Amino acid sequence: MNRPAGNPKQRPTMRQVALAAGVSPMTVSYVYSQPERVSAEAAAKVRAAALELGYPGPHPAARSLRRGRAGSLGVVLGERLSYAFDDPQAARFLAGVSDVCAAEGVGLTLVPITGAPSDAQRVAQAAVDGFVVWTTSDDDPVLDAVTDTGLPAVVHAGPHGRGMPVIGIDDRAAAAAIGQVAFAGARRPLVLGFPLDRSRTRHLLTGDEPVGMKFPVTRHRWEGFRDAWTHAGHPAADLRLAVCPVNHITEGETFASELLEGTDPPDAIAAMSDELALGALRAAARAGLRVPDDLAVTGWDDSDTAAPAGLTTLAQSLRDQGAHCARAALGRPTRAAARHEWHVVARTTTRRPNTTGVTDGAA
Amino acid sequence: MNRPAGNPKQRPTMRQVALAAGVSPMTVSYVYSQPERVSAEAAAKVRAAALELGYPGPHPAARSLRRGRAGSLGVVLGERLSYAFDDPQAARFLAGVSDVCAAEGVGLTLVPITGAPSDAQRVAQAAVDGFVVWTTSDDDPVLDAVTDTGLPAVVHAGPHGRGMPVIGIDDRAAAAAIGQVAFAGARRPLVLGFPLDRSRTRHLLTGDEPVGMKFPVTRHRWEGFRDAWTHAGHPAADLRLAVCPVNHITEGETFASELLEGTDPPDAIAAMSDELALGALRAAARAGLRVPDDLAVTGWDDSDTAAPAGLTTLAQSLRDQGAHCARAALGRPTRAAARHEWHVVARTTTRRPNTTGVTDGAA
DNA sequence: GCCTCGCTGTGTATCGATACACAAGTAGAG
DNA sequence: CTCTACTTGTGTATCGATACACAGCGAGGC
Repeated sequence: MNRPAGNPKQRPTMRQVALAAGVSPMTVSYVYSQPERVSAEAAAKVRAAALELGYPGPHPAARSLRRGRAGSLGVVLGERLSYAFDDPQAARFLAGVSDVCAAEGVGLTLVPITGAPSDAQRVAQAAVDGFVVWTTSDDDPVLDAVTDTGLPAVVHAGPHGRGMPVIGIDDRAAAAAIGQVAFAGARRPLVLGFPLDRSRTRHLLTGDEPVGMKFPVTRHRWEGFRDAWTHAGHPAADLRLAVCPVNHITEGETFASELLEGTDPPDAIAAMSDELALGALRAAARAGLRVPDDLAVTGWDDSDTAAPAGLTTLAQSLRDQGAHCARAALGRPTRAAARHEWHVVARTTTRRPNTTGVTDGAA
Repeated sequence: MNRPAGNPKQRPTMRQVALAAGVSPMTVSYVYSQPERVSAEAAAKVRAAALELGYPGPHPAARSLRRGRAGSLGVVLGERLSYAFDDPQAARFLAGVSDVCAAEGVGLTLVPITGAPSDAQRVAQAAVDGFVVWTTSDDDPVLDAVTDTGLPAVVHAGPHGRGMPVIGIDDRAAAAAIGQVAFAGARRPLVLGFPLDRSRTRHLLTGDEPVGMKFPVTRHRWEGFRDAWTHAGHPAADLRLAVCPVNHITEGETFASELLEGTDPPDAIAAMSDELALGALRAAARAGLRVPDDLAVTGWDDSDTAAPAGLTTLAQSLRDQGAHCARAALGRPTRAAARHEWHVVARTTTRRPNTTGVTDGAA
């Protein structure tokens, strides 16, 4: 606004402001960092000079360098960056993270991940004070890049190991609980699930096949669903897992349709997300099946779309978990337990609603 | 991982790596910034030493300071930070921004806005190379804070002025176009709109009342809707504007219900968002009204929920606009026009669908 | 009247890295 | 054999700000 003519886009330095105000640079510095440290008179002179010169305040990089703090929290998503804004669950989680950032007055830096080897460099070069890593695969190289920075870091929902605290729910126990509801009275159950690894290929597996699952979330939920089925006295081989490469409603619809219209169609579908579950409901409607009589369906996350659809689902507060992760990554004390609560919300897409409508869990 | 015992959390410096590798610091610097500038032999020594010491690469703040670039793009949302993740339209826009950031290898820093005076400081202290400002009010003080940084900046959808380019659609023309569809055959039209200013108070106005609207988006759309009504030969006083403080479906439902159940109920509702429009549809269902016969409804943005609801709406690509804003704020050349395209998508909630189903606009 | 304390302003020494210019060594042209 | 051109390694001088220690000064206690 009031930048002096001659150097139109040049940002003035603190020294220049000091010179114009007739004080030392340190006084200017204190005006910005510890206003109570300087006299009102001196502060006024400095502020006037700053306004005159159009000084926007201390240079962020210089301040960061000298102070040793960046003033921002890094968030790493294992996927393309825009994923965060496409996936409503990731968005919820980020809302929790951003709540904390706003309260603490720190920025929120999303580290762009593309899948290329350069991702590690991006992590290393991020000007942040800590990292929150959104759930990813066991072998994701950015995890090493994060630990190598030496900055405080937390992982949401796994993988474990590498010395980083993991914050989330007990996915296996939760899956066992909702699996019990989903599979009640079923003879041919199906799990509609997330990818096994970062290759994101389509699969159809049975419960007795040993298979390497690199995504801990997928693995834990699958184990939980299998627990639910086998603990009811059924053979693991009867349980199938349909792996959807992408967490999207159409993906769930397509895969579910295929199976429902094939020989040996499922009569119960437990999905790892509400999106996939809603796809299954669409497929059921298309196939003319009655829900829950012909087909029981459960989702996961209790998103906004679940209630209107009457979807039985597993509720967890991703927003709280995001907030918790942020606080932890910023080194703030937190009283929350690493294992968050969850509960089964029984609605109308399953055969035997829990008597109370709710099954809870925590750790 | 391989950090030497003794200084467990201390990040090694480039000088230390140089010492360990038996080369000069400059050589180490070149290994990271211009690998082709050093011999393979020297590079190998440096990489080995870096691995040994657990050197994560150049310190971001130091690098930024010296190079004069931060390597990140700042995004300012006029609201609380978590707003971005609650509002699906903001999320779409951010997805476009993040696409560009990922492609350009720069981070995406969300500047936390709380409404407090300290917001200006946060903007000034953000370590970024440019700003994208999500549409806000004319008198939002963060706009001045952004211009004061002297960094390249663009505003999405207004306000104009302050020397920052504005990227978006012609809201007034677009509103006039969809208003024509919404109000066709109507006698008592209503606009369901956004807040007038940052105070976010509830209002009910008529088209002949002069009123100060601080949000340019609200103002332009309202003017466009009024154009549609008056150009059809009706008196402005017959058009009403119901101001919803928050862009949420329940907000639209509540206000619409109130009016539909009152005396002089509207027979056409043009909403400034799909969320508000869906609220109006719910209110209509509750009131037992037939859509579009008893009540025509239009939305804005063509969000994912619009098509299933058969909602006539105004489509624009916020994702493209976000990408465009990001490129502009990073100083990248762009061939896109500042005025983006829009079109009316006529579905079943309006009385006279456009013959082609589509009305286009750009500038 | 002296001494201690609190308030303010100011030098000094970095924080960690990189742009730039220069020097040394090597290779190829004539 | 000399000269130019290219490769590759190395000092030097910052980038802009702040932690820290110290100095000057008026006030208050005994």
